[in-house]
Amino acid sequence: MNKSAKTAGSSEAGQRRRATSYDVAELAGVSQSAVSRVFQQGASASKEMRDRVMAAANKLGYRPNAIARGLITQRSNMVAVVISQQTNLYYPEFLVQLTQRFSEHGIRVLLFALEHEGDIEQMLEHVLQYRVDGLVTAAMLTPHQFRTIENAGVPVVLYNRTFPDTVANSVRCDHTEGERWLIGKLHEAGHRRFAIVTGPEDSAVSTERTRGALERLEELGVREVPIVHGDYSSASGRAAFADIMDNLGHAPDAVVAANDAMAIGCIDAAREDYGLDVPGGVSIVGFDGVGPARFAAYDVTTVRQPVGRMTEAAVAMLIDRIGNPSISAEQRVFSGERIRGSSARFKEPGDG
Amino acid sequence: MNKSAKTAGSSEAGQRRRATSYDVAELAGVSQSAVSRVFQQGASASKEMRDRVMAAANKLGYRPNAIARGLITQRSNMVAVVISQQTNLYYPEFLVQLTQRFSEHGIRVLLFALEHEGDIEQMLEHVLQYRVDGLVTAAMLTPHQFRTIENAGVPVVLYNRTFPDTVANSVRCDHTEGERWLIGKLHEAGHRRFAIVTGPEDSAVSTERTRGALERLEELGVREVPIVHGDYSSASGRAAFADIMDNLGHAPDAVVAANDAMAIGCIDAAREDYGLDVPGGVSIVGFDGVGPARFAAYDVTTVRQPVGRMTEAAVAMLIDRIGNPSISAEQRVFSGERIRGSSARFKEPGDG
DNA sequence: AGCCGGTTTGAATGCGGATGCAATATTGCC
DNA sequence: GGCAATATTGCATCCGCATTCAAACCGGCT
Repeated sequence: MNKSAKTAGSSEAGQRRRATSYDVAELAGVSQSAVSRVFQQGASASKEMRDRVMAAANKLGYRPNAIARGLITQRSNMVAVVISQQTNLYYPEFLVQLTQRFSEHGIRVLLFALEHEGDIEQMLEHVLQYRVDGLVTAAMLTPHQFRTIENAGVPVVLYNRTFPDTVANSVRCDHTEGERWLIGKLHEAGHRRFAIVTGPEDSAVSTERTRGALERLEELGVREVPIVHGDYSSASGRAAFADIMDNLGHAPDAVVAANDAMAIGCIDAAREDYGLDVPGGVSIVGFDGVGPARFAAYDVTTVRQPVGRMTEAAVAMLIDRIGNPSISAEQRVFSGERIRGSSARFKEPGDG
Repeated sequence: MNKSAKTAGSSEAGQRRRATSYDVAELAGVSQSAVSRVFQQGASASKEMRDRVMAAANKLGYRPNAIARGLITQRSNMVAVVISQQTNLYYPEFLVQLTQRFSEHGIRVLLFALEHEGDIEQMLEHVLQYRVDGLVTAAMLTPHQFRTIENAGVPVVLYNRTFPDTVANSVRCDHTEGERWLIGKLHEAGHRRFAIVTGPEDSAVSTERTRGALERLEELGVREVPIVHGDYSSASGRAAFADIMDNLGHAPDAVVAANDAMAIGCIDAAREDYGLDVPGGVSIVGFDGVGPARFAAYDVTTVRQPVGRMTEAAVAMLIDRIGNPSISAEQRVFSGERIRGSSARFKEPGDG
């Protein structure tokens, strides 16, 4: 009643102090606690109270202050997501999916992006100051850093990272298995002279893939495999292929790149710079199954990470741990999807 | 000295309540205010005080609580960044750069990722509840939503988006100009029969590009240009090219795709599905200058958005507005970098 | 010794909302 | 109608830190 006198509140004044629950309470003629309860899940409030409060709240443009709420409830409803530059460049779906999935649970993502995987130290301090409820990291942290975070009461989920001697929650793709399959198939199809293009040295993922490949090669009796370093970019893959040619003096039977981007670079180099047919003259395989790997001009033979299932698992796992911090750790390992492209000669379409 | 004996405080107890400034004060034998001052920038504290407090803080593993600090200072030191799925898929550098640049100013990014550009409404509520200091959006909002946010005292910077009749801060690439250049060059080189592949209908960027292309074609007297809809993916580009062939019954002289991914799809279609040479049989141009556009197999003729300068501008602009909310709006428009790839026949290397 | 300007320090208060507890209102039931 | 059981509501307090104001302190100088 008498609404015209009070309307001034909401829309017009841009600069005025934001309305608080006290303002709403006063306008609605109730207590601040009542306002608080109306804006909560399982709180008791009569329909009439609810209506009066909501009316006042709308009139004032009131919104509960998540910061204040976080202070009193000890739950910020934010999780930190730590990625390196690489992560978002090569798996852009990762961040978006993670954010959307957390969002469905009412959880926001506070993003931390590292130039290199090693830069975590300063970042860590900020992560902890924000009292996030949890942390997902797709960048490497030291066991010491990991313990620092968990000791601060923040559950951590490692994404495609693991520790040798520390119990931690993790979600990862089985890179070793994937590389072993690729090598096995190449060998089976008659390839004998291999070359490997690795990723950045500080990349845990690259290390794991390269190790997997080398182990399998060793088992198959293939020795003296030249290893060239790249940085995950296609340009570095192209340069790496040139290095290999220089090293060997001739084309290898197969090049195993630590990711698809470099595999694409290798294919470009083979065709453009050395006039080699792919896979006729040389077979080239990658890893990841990213979008560009499926462009018709490349159609890279690779192993695809099931990013969708992995982000889903990471989110579920972190939410579980937030709800019950004392449950024991779990590791979830996903096999990659084997993609027989046309950048490598394989024996036949039958399974192996 | 005696390091083993004292380590107990911080590292071991995982579950204990986090240390507060009062805990530190008590241990150091000083007041809480003193602790607060030691952890601030321009606060006065003697060296001795500083040392005592820091010693106690380290012993307890104390870290100032950013949430509580935000409540009292009315500054959360967080900005919201709103993106659509597309944004991160096609410009993964955008988010990383933005985050890193804000980080240099002590500002964290709270990420909101939309499935589609239209889904802002619910999100908005959350953005405002978190009392972010500012907002950068690479997704479209309605003028009404924009005003809601600014009325709540949150400065907004639009990224590659604009409003017809609302004064707003924005950073964008001049898509119109870029498309006009591409069309002009194609026409100059003798292309007459054009086809256009647009992006998703809810993409403001795609609309602007298509409009720019059509305007220039109109000026050049080219009419009846078939327009096919894509969704920014390379697969949709490939399908779109087939549609064009069906429509026309023959190959156009040039296909103008609203982004590089679709241009790549078109190139695949032309070569693989129709045996056409690119650019011999058909010229294909894109937009964005993304990484894959430079793969040797495509080498797309395109206009590159200067993402680095644009994110820098967006960050600087938002920080200015946060520091001084009353300064008037500014629009920064960047020209794209013109990239003469080899996917289109252009007249000659000279400038135009 | 006494006084002054300047620097440190501490006590008290508030930011905005959640919650335990007690007071009150409502309902059900005999 | 009266009383117990239940649902609502308000009061007071607390979350952790920044900040104002006044008190304490310090060195220099007359």
